[in-house]
Amino acid sequence: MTLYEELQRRGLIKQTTDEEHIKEMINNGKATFYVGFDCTADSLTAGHFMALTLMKRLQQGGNRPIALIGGGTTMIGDPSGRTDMRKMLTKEDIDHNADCFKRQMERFIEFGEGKAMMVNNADWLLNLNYVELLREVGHCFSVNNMLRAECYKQRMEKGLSFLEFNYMIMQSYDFYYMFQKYGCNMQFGGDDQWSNMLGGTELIRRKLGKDAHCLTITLLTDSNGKKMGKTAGNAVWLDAAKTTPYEFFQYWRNVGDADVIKCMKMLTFIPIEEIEEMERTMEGAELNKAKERLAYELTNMVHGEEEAQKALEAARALFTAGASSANMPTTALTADEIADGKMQVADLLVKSELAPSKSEAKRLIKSGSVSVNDVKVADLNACVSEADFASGELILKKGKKGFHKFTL
RNA sequence: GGGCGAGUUCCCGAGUGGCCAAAGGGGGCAGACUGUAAAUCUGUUGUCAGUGACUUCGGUGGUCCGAAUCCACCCUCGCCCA
Repeated sequence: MTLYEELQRRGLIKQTTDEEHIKEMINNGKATFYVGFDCTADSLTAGHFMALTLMKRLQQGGNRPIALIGGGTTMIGDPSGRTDMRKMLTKEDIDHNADCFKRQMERFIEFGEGKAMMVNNADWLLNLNYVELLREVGHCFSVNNMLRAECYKQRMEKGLSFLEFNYMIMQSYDFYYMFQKYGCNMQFGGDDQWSNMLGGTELIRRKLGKDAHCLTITLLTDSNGKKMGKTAGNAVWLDAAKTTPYEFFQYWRNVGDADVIKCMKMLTFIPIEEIEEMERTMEGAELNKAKERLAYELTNMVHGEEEAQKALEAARALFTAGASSANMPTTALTADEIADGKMQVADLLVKSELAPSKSEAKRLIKSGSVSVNDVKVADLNACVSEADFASGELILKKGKKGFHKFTL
């Protein structure tokens, strides 16, 4: 099976500029390709993860990846797929985010001499001279065409500022620049990037008379068509400080039946034959096994084997046997916090972050979903005392999935 | 630069002087049903205290016993004209 075939079987490929050519290049390890990452936050997300795995797959096939950190493009803000303008980030924030990205990427991709390289477009974009740039590349872009581009179209209703309108030009310039400087002949990215990417190939053709290519990855959506990698509007982060390994594990453990196989194919390195076998044989509740595998594999890749194992055990203990508290999130209380020998359960909920506010905590108690040491809490003002720590710890439970351990 | 219109709670979107912490929907959370899934049904969804107080409707000032609602100025955005 060739690399390209594998990508196809995994459902990763959405659009290409020239399928035959791309096949030939990547199957033979001849591609130097880049994927761009705009640093809009201080951690990569599950959404970026798929692009990283793609880079890894290609690198394993002998191709040379360039990870482009968007220190320059983030100053503009990509309007693609957005209905509102992004918040403008300061230079300091962007630099900080770029550093965070860099550190996270190094876990997945091998960088170094003869391997992958990492560059930052701030290095060339920020020094551009406006008039020079206009004269150099401006004539290669048709405003008429740009306005027709899918990524801007959706913004025509709500409005699009000139700042954002230039994003495509910046991204195109990146490709043009790296084509010349690094021999980068392909660009990969999410499908929402298609028009931006084409801008680059067009620019290269017009300016240099050469062909460059791009390929987009299918966006990872669930069976309802919603983008995956988000919970309640918040991203699933790769940074353990922002999304704990356990939460990360749980996110994948809880994907819908209809989505497990797809996620496995697109995100993991489990051999495609094995996944296809699961697809044929598993159904109904059996898929739970696949979900556990998926969650384990991904947590392993992102947080390492030890954390993956801990998350797996914690989840099993919590959901199958009684509450085994070994790997539960834990907060240590000091003796004076229960100074009068008592502390409200509602306060514990807030302290453990199981509830965002005390009002919310009380609502939860009222709805009967809170328990302490497996005893349901009925009274709004119920308190715990030292006696509840008889075994050295106290287990607070919210609903079916929220657990927190307190120690004295 | 001129004319018109808009800015509401996590999101969309009602509300045009007191009955507004603010309809409805989405999303979230919890309950039932289950398989830590989906679908469905139910409850809940500003904060802090529990028969109440406080903060919120772009911003700042003002009118009024009382303002999301009226006035002034400002900011942001959209549409039309230039």
